[in-house]
Amino acid sequence: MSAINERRERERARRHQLIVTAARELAEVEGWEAVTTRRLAERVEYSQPVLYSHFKGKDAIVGAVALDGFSELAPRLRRAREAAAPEPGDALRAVCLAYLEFATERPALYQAMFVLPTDLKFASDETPPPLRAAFDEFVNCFSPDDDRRELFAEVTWSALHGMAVLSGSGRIPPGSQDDRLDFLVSQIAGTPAD
Amino acid sequence: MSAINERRERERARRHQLIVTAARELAEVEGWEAVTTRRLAERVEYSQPVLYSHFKGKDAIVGAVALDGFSELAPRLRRAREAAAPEPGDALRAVCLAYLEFATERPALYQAMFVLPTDLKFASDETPPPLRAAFDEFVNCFSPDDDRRELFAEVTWSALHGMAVLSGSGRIPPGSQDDRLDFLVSQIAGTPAD
DNA sequence: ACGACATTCTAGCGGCGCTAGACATCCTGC
DNA sequence: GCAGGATGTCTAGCGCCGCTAGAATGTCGT
Repeated sequence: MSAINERRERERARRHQLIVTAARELAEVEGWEAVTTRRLAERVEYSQPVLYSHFKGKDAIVGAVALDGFSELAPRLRRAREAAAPEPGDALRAVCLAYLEFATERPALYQAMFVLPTDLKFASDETPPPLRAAFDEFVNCFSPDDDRRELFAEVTWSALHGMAVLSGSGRIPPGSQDDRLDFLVSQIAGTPAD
Repeated sequence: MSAINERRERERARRHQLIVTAARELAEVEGWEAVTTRRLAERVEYSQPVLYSHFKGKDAIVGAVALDGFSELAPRLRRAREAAAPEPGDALRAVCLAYLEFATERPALYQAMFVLPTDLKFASDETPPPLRAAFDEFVNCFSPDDDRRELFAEVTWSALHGMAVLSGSGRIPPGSQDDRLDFLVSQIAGTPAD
């Protein structure tokens, strides 16, 4: 009774991850507009309704992929920050660079995390830990004494997101991203805001 | 022959604008996901295929609405900039504030301009004038002597766009937008980059 | 008045997210 | 060992989407 249900639970969790991975791969190869419930079902070799026994709807699948993405982004930012010298400017620069690299390397994943509508809760008590962890990497680039460091992190993140998404859609020239990054970091870290 | 065709042309242009306006209003009231070709056709009291005699597809309709948006945004930024004192910092602040106000006042229009996929050409030779004009308002906030002012404008715009879109989707708390704006402007205008 | 042309509509294609209800499979208690 | 009920899966289909072919309607120059 118990052992059987455990096995079932394992199989279920396995299939859950199978769906998420398939969705992510499909999105990364062909873009999110190609991720339909039919194609996804065919790819995991189950019929459509099983998707709905795991997820409330398509948005929830996108949300699960996004969560996967945060679990990848957070340690990546962390490693970048720790590898940098302890000068505050260097850490900030390293984290920002790692962020932009992530955005250009995994555009579909990035979209799921920051552009597409999902049911993920941001900036609240029920914010999933990986999500919080990624944001905290930005916060930790600023002095713990400064009680405005969350604000600084929000602005930094906003600027990076804007750069990522506007250059990704061709609204600003994708070439000069490095120059923009240099300027941004120098301005944010440059003057220790009044 | 000529007069008749002129009348036809006029009627056609009139109906073109009717479609664009209807799409915009529908989007502003119910969001873009409610803007379907069927509902739009019903609203302008024509059948679906006439939409396709004016626009190549739905993306082109969104693009036309976006262009409308730029024609509104550009003079708004311009007025804000000219109303501000000539000190560079003040102008930048005024333009940024006007931009964010536009984004929160007209979220659907803003989405069409900057988020949804359209067939508008940015940052190229065939960029429509209103689009270029809006961007130039940011450029003109910086000294004409500095040959990096385009770069500054791109970063400023990116940051604002990030703030607008992340707070609009609840990914950063929508409340502290003013504080973020203060910080951003002080950092960008504060130190005259290296 | 009428043939030629342009315009607009009806009807429908294939695909979407999602779900009801039939069907198979497996565990449990006798 | 087996009936019966719970569990899981599938087939089929609903209402909607963007888009288009071809019929029907109207309009114009001669």
